[in-house]
Amino acid sequence: MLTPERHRKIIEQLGEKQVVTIQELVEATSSSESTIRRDLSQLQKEKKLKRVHGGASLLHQKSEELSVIEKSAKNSPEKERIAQFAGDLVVEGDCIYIDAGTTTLKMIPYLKDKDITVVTNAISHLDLLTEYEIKTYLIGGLVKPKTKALVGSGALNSLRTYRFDKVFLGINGIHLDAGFTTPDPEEAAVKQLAISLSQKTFVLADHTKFNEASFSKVAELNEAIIITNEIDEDAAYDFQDKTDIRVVTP
Amino acid sequence: MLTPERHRKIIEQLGEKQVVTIQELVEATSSSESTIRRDLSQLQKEKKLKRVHGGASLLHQKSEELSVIEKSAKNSPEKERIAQFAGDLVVEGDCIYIDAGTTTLKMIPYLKDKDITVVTNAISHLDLLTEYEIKTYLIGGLVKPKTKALVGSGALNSLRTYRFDKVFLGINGIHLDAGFTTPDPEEAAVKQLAISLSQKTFVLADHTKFNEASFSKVAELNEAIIITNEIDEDAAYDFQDKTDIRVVTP
DNA sequence: CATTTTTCAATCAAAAACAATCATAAATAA
DNA sequence: TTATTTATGATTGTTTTTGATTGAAAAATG
Repeated sequence: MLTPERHRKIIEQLGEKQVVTIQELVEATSSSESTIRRDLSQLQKEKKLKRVHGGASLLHQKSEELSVIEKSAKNSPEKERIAQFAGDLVVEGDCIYIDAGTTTLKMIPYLKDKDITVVTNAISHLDLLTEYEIKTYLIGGLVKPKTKALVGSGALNSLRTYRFDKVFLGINGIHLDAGFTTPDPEEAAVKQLAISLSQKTFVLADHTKFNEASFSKVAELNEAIIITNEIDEDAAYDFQDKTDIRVVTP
Repeated sequence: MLTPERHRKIIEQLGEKQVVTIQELVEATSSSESTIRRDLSQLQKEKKLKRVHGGASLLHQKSEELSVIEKSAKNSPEKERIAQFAGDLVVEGDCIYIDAGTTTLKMIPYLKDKDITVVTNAISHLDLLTEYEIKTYLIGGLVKPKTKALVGSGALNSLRTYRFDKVFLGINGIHLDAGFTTPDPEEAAVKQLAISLSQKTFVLADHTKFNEASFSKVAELNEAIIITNEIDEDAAYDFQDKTDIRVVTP
């Protein structure tokens, strides 16, 4: 049997079974153990598989791929600092809700090694959460195709069964009159309910969100503490009586 | 045999078999090894094929560019056929539950363009489901880190709010006495409840699952219809009165 | 934890496949 | 026709691949 054919067969078997023994491959290709070993070495060098004692296994792109996940979130040092600040607020034993969103996603690395329970409506957060071995509950509901967030009455009912020490929300607009707002009414409803189930609510928002308003109201300004990266003096003055703002200094 | 005819034959054989040995070509064209070598060198220069030690291979060795998502699942033609059969059972307007598992995952492409509603406990299914624009509800619950499936009381409560026309389950063991079984009690509970919420239940299981039993019982044999790829005569005889088996013929 | 078994990498000789060369046979041109 | 080119097949020495063997390393076992 020719080399490329053997290689193809090896990869194929791996695809079916996740792991294969050398013996299986010897039989499948009717070649010697030595040859298979050489094949495996070569395929490993080509990153097609991973050799393990006794055979080979599919390489599950884990840590490598995960860094991609982290990176895929819009990368900005401002959001990173906000996320870190928020993450550091979480203490041992907390039950927290983490909303869908890029900034909230970036909190997760800062939760590492804390013994906490996380509830979320963000499917996209799960890879990181499980990677860091954080006990995670997902609420149920309709999967919103674009953002992969859970919404709808199912989500609300599911969410209602939990209580939180802290809730961390992303938000699109922070406005003196309109309060906290976000474009999608369905998501707004979920955020609203989360707030009502928590002792404390934190809104993670960079400075571009101030004095903006979108379609659906989530809450009044005084219902949450805002974590942001900077705020100009005028805005600081305007908002100071209405809400509580923590500015993350670099 | 004339040169162009030989070349045509070589390309033809390659198209059929992905790889050919020089010996095969020598026989097929009844020309000498030297000639074939020259042919291969030339065809390689013309980018018609790739020479390999012992023969030649197709340039685009069909490494099957499945969407990355599909690729990650265990690949086997048997499971594929089972999945297709199951997928074809779903009709317009159905509300179905799709269990976590590799075979059930492979059903999804066969649901394309059907106007249906899917409920699942499998986070890993969501990428494909949303890709095919299928209306999808996820049940809530604890995220089981290893399999990324949703389990626990939250999952059960969430699941209980739905009713299904058809339920499709993966299962680990099908046994005359033990019934349908699976290793994890938490997952078993979810499957159990799903069955009770549905008009019809289908179990997707290849032939290796017969006469196996795992830790947790999911249901009696008569509670579901089994879709499998093959079954030996003894097993067919044993099971025939106890349950309904559909064998997918290739 | 010592012993046994399995698996591994390294080595080597045999086999297979290779490129290069050459002489012959066929095709083409003079 | 003869000369010349071209394709072919056989031959040669070289390179690559292969499978068996070995002692070392790693798992499994008691």
